[in-house]
Amino acid sequence: MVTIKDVAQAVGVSASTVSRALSGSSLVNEETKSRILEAAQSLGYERNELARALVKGSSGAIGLVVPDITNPFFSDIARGVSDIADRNGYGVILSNTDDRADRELSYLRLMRRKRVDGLIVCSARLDTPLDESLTSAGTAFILVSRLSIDPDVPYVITDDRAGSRLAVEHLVDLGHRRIAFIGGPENVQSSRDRMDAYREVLNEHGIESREEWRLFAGFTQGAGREAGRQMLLHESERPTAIFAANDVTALGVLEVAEGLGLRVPEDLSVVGYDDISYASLPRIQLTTIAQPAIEMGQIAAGWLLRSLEDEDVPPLQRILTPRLVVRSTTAPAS
Amino acid sequence: MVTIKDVAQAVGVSASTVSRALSGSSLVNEETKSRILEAAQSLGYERNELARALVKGSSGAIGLVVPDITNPFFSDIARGVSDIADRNGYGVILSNTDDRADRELSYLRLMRRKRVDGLIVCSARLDTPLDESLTSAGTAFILVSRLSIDPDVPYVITDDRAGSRLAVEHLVDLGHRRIAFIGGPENVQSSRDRMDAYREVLNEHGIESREEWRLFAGFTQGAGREAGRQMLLHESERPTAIFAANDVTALGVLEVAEGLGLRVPEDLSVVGYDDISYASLPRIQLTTIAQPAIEMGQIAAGWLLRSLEDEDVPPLQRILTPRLVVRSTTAPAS
DNA sequence: TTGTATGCGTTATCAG
DNA sequence: CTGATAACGCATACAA
Repeated sequence: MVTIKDVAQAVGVSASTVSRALSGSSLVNEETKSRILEAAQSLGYERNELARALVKGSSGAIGLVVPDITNPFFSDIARGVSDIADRNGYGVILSNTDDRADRELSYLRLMRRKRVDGLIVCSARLDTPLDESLTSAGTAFILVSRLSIDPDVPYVITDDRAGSRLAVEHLVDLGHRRIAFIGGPENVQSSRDRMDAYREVLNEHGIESREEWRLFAGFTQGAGREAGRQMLLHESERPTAIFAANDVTALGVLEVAEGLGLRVPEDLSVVGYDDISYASLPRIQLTTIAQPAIEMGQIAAGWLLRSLEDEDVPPLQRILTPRLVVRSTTAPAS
Repeated sequence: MVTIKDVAQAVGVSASTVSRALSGSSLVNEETKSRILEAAQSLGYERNELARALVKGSSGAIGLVVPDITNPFFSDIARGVSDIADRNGYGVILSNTDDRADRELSYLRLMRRKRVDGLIVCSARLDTPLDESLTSAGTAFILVSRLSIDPDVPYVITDDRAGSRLAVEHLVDLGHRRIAFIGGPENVQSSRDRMDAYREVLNEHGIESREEWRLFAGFTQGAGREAGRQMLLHESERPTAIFAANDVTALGVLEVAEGLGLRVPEDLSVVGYDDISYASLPRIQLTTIAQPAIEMGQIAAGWLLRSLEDEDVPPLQRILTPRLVVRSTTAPAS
């Protein structure tokens, strides 16, 4: 690899002058500057960001921690983050935790060892010392779509309680009384909030909230199938509507429902959450609660980068408003 | 940040001893080693990988270049890559090119400046000096699901011609004679291969290959809608089957078809490519050509990492066999 | 077994 | 405007 020294030698100046020229310093003779640039070009010089990072104390990279990049909601967030990061010359280091505390911790440590300038975390859990491990580390960070116990951390979320209420009220409005809820992981704040709001709405309407119709499962399609099967198996005990904490999960429910010969929405109404792009396909037409995932990624990355440049940007705590999108998987209770 | 020196001072040894102890060198007294480890622990020492990278000449990161992480095919690949990389302590730096040559080039340069140890590229184009920019750089790399002009580069692909043949022959077997093809970007090898094989099969069966039924579009849902609309608009000139170069595109086709009041598969058969997880949803049931995306990512990452450790692993040129998955979007021509 | 000195490629400080 | 020189944090060759 050709270094700054090689360029210096080629041009016949000192390394410092080359460094200055290359970083566009104004205090360097225009003519020598152009000679340096030219030489750098023809020698194929590429600045070693590692060395630069070492002395500048900033790596020019941010870490992105998601449960599973395969989930469209998170790949959308990743896309948003990546767009902003790229535009500002930052690299994005990706890692998947599968919502496992141990992996989350170990990746966070890896990121810190790599001296990422900032962290975007979409997989914060409640039962894990994430907060301390983040906050104490002195690395800038922001949570996306997750909350932590600590109320002071920056985040970008949508109002999960409001979103959940929207979904359940929609179902109630349609005349459903046997409404089930399949949540994500229990140790995730958004899961709990959606669960709480679900129970709250049922309560407000004097609707019985049966324990078998209330499950913390997970954010995967498999979890949806599993939980869905469990709830739909016994005909007499079957709910007429299922609210799944996540579109992917809802798709799993759709799958078992279909397998059990149930028609959606005639026999079963299904509501999802996220409004991933596949939810709007004509064949799917999933009623769901929309979250602007790409935008959330952009907002988070935007704030993070700004707070890296600027010492004193106030911590961002942005709560976006979710939106009910009624499509064809919900219908009046029969 | 606490450095190796701080630990050294705390324990009362030299920095080099700490360095040795921390990297598990055997030539250091067991007792001092444990004292060092303990001190490092309690001081919250985290090795600065940047500094380490600088001296070792290896950053412990690999770059992953995809057209769009939002496309399930690529997020699957990313997942496979990430799994292997993480397991080996490597970081994954992600970037999205949207299949644009300029972005591809600039990200590749960014990666090189960041001194990634290796590169996994899923967005190689034919009309761009990527190959040179890669090969000449001396950074190890491997192409996934893309080919380049240079026959000697390492890659993991599936046999695109074979896959395309599978799809078109399936359609022909069903009695279709008016078969259209919507390809990906024209400057991508896999696009061309699929197009070629499509024409080849039609030829072999003496089926007319109309120009209006042959389009290079793109790998996005929007491209599918656009191209699909164009082909389906005029009733008299309508194909009875469309083979889309990609599931996402096929979903777009499904969307316009539905919008135009066409029933699939009664009025129109549709075949996709990739077998993304949403293709198997009961509501979708897309007939498609399966590629093992996660596995491809794993294979590529596995080889890349091996070739980083080991100087002389032979270049991998792995061609996986695609598989026809018949579901419900194809039916005999009426 | 440990310490000293040196270098990885940059940037920054301080003279000139 | 330019050039030494000293860091940045770590690893290692060489001494001790």
